[in-house]
Order: sequence, then structure tokens, then C-alpha cells
Amino acid sequence: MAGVSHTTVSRALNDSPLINKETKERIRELARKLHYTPNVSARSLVLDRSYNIGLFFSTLGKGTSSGFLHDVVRGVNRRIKHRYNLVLKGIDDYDDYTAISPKNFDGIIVMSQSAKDDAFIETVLKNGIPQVVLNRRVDFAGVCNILSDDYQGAFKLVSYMIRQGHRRIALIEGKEGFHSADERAAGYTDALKAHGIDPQENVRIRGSYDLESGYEAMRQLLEKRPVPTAVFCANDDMAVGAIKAAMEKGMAVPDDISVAGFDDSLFAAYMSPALTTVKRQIEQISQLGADKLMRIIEMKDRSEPVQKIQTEVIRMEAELIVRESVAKCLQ
Amino acid sequence: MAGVSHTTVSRALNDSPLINKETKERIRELARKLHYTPNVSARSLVLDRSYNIGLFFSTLGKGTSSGFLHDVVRGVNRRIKHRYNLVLKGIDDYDDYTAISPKNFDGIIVMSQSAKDDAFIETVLKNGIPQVVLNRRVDFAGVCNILSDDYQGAFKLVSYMIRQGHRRIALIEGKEGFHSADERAAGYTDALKAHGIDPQENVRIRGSYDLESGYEAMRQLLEKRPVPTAVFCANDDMAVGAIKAAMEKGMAVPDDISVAGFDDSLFAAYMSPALTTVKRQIEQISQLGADKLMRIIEMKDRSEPVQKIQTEVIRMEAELIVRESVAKCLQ
DNA sequence: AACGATATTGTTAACGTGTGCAACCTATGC
DNA sequence: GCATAGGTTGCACACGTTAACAATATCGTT
Repeated sequence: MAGVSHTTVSRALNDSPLINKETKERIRELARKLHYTPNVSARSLVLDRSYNIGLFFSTLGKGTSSGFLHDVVRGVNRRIKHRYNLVLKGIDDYDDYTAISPKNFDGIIVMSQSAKDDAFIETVLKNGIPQVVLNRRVDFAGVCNILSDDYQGAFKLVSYMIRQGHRRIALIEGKEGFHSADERAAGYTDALKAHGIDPQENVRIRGSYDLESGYEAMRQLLEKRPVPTAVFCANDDMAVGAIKAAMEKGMAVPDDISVAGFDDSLFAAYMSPALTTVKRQIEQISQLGADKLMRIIEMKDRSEPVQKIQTEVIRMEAELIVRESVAKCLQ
Repeated sequence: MAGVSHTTVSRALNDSPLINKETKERIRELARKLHYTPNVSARSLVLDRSYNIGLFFSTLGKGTSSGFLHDVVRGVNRRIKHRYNLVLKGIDDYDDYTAISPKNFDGIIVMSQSAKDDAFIETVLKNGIPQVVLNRRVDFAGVCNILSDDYQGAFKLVSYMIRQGHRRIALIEGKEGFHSADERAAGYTDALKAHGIDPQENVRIRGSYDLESGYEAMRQLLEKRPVPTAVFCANDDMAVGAIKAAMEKGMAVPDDISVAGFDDSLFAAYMSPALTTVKRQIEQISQLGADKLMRIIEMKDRSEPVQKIQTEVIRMEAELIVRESVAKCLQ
């Protein structure tokens, strides 16, 4: 329609230097008027890029909390260049990884919760897809890794409890097999030891990160004698459940028993009592991860060596948020 | 490598009837061994399908609650055929809609919160992309529309409050411009009128669906004289904020003032007091929407007329969940 | 044995874009 | 006036797949 070859049109839309400025403007104007949109598939085919960024969670079902998902999506979406598609996936939806190919994903962000993801991460690595693993420490060489320091966060929180005079502190653990659960438990144990307190196995109960499991765990804890004076829940959701169970038994929080969580969920500040917890910078980690991934992709485009940036490990400090649900121990 | 033409390979992998069974098996076995993956871009180009399903929210930033996002993603992800990519987008990220083309999306699910989305929905419609609009009533001919009946849910809830003896019932409204906010407000107003109570403008306060706004709104309400005996919050998050504000003023819920929410969030059952609320079947709506979309896409593939299914409007009943936060009115 | 029908495979073109190369045009310098 | 350089455009091919059509092999029927 412009009386030129398709080559010239292509050059106009990609503002190539090999084109007359006026023809370029004329073609662009025409394209706008006709609502012309370049065919992504054709471009993908010849340029060997999919314009898909995969955002993979260990699971999209139970186990991933809503606030976590939301923070991650917000963080990543904000930093992804606009021409990309953000493709959401659950690793546990796959039963084989043949579809994980550089043809399908220009880059992949893994929000990893569990060591089960290692096979997936390795596949991505082997296929040479630019990758960033967030939220969990992995040991593959050549993988950029960003996570919050849950161990240190838990350590700080439990130390704070001890400073408040608590000695018999229970733990409601996170979901089995989840790395975050282990880290937080380790921080708990080490904080006790560092203050000369012997960790007791019988005030340590396995939860699964959801409200019900916190409720159930607390009911079990309240049967123990002596009853713990404080409970560290491995996330806020379980803390909510735990507080519910305590109240049903006629115990006031924090007067009769102190409870703390982990995550600093949206509602943590608005509960009664307001929840003492640890804040993870999930949104920030996600943003940072997305930025890194974009950089790796760009370096790969220019076929620069990507080693430097890739093997990096970044730990983001977790912040203790003191509110009302942990009180001084009076016993 | 198999000593056959690429056409034969194509037939083997798509199990076409035009191929010998043994050759098919031989090629498939070979493909598996070599980790051969078909190139999606090339297939897209020739078949004119992108294998992308767009999931569009009005916004991915503030205004969309975490639980909502999570329920939708879970529901849709479960029902989408595995070969598709679930592409997550915020409508407010776009400043023009030229990228919204059938080449880029085989189908689109819109989780619409606001009338601002209409321009977007119309674009999708004009471009002939199979579309399902969830969560909000739209009037375009040829659009499949599934939503929860928020009006009726609010009506039921407020009627329940009235049956409990409440007469002075306040409203904390949802976010301005959001359709759900208007629906719930209308249900509130009509329930009052239906029971012969005159809606009072001065106990009606605008919120924005987040916890802070519920908190602020409640503080304002508690200044009113006489103080309302019950407050209907247009979602659970605001109810949490409202309860916080009440408690800070030394008022017990529900003994001194009753509070109800909307959504039945995960934590609603675990708060103290457990929240009386209305349950929307978000996950179910999302599943149903995804199913419908898949059907529309398939019909379009067979170039059947899609009119029958498309103009449908489905209203899912919202369910009153009675818990503890609304008590009998003693005044 | 010859014919047609059927099963199986190969040949070729097409999808819409980007790119190397050739071709053309124009201006500059001698 | 002519050679040269630089700016601008078109030609032809490539990307990896599907599909219409042609070609070949196999089988059963008369």
C-alpha cells in the first residue's frame, strides 16, 4: 500500500538506520492508520526469540500463599519490558520437561520453595535458558540466586522473644520439604542455643503453612505441660490459626501466651493483637530478580559472556517487626 | 535421522491417520531419545494460533486483593489445556491496544472490576478474539459473562443483620468506580428499604477495598451520633481494618458493635471474632470461565457459529456465611 | 494378469518476518 | 564528464512447521 517492498516496511518499523527518514515516517503513519501489528510468531521464528518470560512457582495450588503470589507478580510485572509476555506456571503441573526449551522461553524466573524443584532448575540450566532462582538457595554453578535471609530473620525474632524473658518457646514448622521451613527452624534452634537454652523436641510441631494447620498445631501445643509461654509460627497464616486456637481455649494473646509469625502479611498489622513478625522483601526480591534476568537476556543477545552475573548469590536481609502479639514473660 | 522426510515426522508427532503405525512409533521413540521439541513459533505461524491465553485483570497493582488473584489463577490454571500459556496482564499497563490481536492471543479472560475496562473489552471483541468476561456485568452482544451475584449477596447479609434487630446499619463502600462496590451498595440500600428502614447518607463512607481504608472509615463512623449498631464492609479486608479501629476505641465486636464483610477470605474463619461474611465462588467462576473459553476456541477452530454460547450471562449465587462478628442487637 | 482401491510416503508451497547482497540513485570531487 | 562513495531500496532466501497434492507400494478383485 505504501508502494514499497516488505523489507522497507520492516526497516521502518524497527527504525533501522538503512532507511530514509521521510519514508520511515510515511510508513509508520500508514501502519498506525491501518492498525497494523507485526506477527509475533513470524518474528519469533526468524529471530529465535519467544518473547515469553516464564514465572514458575513450585506449585500454584496449596502451599503458595496468596500474598506471596501477589507480591511476586506485582514485582516481576513492573520490571518486565513491555514486549514480553509474563507466563505463569506451576512446576508441579509438568510431568516431563520437554516443553522447557529456549524456543519457548527467553528467560525463566523460578520462585522455588522446595528441593524438588532442582530437577527443573537443572533442566533450564542445561538448555541454556537465562534463569534466575529466587527465594531458595541453590548450588548450581551459573545460576543467579536471590533470597531473603530467613535463617537470620528467624534468629532475630526468637532472640527477641528470649530477651522478653521467654524460655519455653514452641515452634510450629512450615511445610515439609520447603526450604524456607528448614531455614526458619534452623534460625529458631540456633537462637535458643546461642542463649543457652536447650531446644525441646516436644514443643516442635509440623505445620503446612495454611491457617488450619496452625490451628491444629496450637491445639496440640496447649496440651503440653508445662504450656509454652511463646510460640514461633513459621508464617503469619499459621499464626492466625494458632491465635484462634488459643482464644478458643480461653487464653489471651499475648497476656497468657505470646505468638509470632513470619512474612508480615497485609493483615498482620490489623489483627488484634497486631502480629509481631518478620518482614521479607518479596516484592523487592522479585523486582531485582526480574531486572537481573533482563540483563542476562540482553547480554546473551549481544553474545557477551554471562558468567560474571550468573553465579551471584544475593541475600536480602529480613526485618524484625515488633508489634503486640509478643509480650514480656511474667512467669 | 529416521530416513524419512520432515513431513512424515510431522505426521508421526501429531498422530495423523496418514501414517504407518510402526514408522510412527519408531519416529516417536527417536524423538524422545533426542529430546526433540517442536518449534512453537513455526507451528504458530502456519496454524495461525499463538497458544497464549491472556488473563487480564483491571490492575495488577493496588485494588486487586491477593486472595482474589490467587483464586483466579488457581481456577484458570487448572482448566486450561496444557499446551497453552497462561499470560498474566494488567489492563492498566497498556496505553494502546495495538498488541491485542488474534495473532497474540487465542483467547482472553477478563477479570473486570471497573467500567474503565469497557474500551479494552470492546477492542478484544472487535478483533474477533474469543473472550470471556468474569466478575462484572457487561452489555456487549456476543460476550460470555460470568459473575457472582453481589447484589443479592449483600441483600441477604444486610437482611440478616436486620433480622438480628439492627436498625442503624452503616456501610463502608468499596473502591470508587468498581462495579462490585456499586452492586454491594445497592444490595445494602434495597435490603434496608425492603424492611422499611430509610438509608441514611451519613453512615455511608467510601473505602478502597484495602485494610487501611476500612480502618479509617470505621474511625469516622464511631464519631457519628448515635453510633451505628452494625457495619457492613464491602469486603473482608476492610472489615479487618474496621474491627481494629473499633477495638482501639475500646469497643468489643460483636458485643458493642457488629461488623460483617464480603468475600469469605481465607482468614475470615480464623479471626477473633470469626467474620460473618458472604462467600463468592471465585475459583469456581474462574474454572467455569476457562472451560467456556476453551469451548469457544474449539468451536472457532471448527468454524462453527459461536453466537449461541457467547452471549450467555451466568450469575453465580453468593452464599451468606454466618459466624460470630454479627450479634443480636440489644439496644 | 490387469485393474482399481487403499495405504503410505515424498514434494512442494505457504505462513510473515529479518537480513545479506546486489542494484540503483545522488552528490561530491577531480 | 566521470569515477567514487554513501545513502536508499529491492531481491531472494531462511526460519520450522503444516497441508494440498503427487507419487509410489501394496493388496484384493475380476
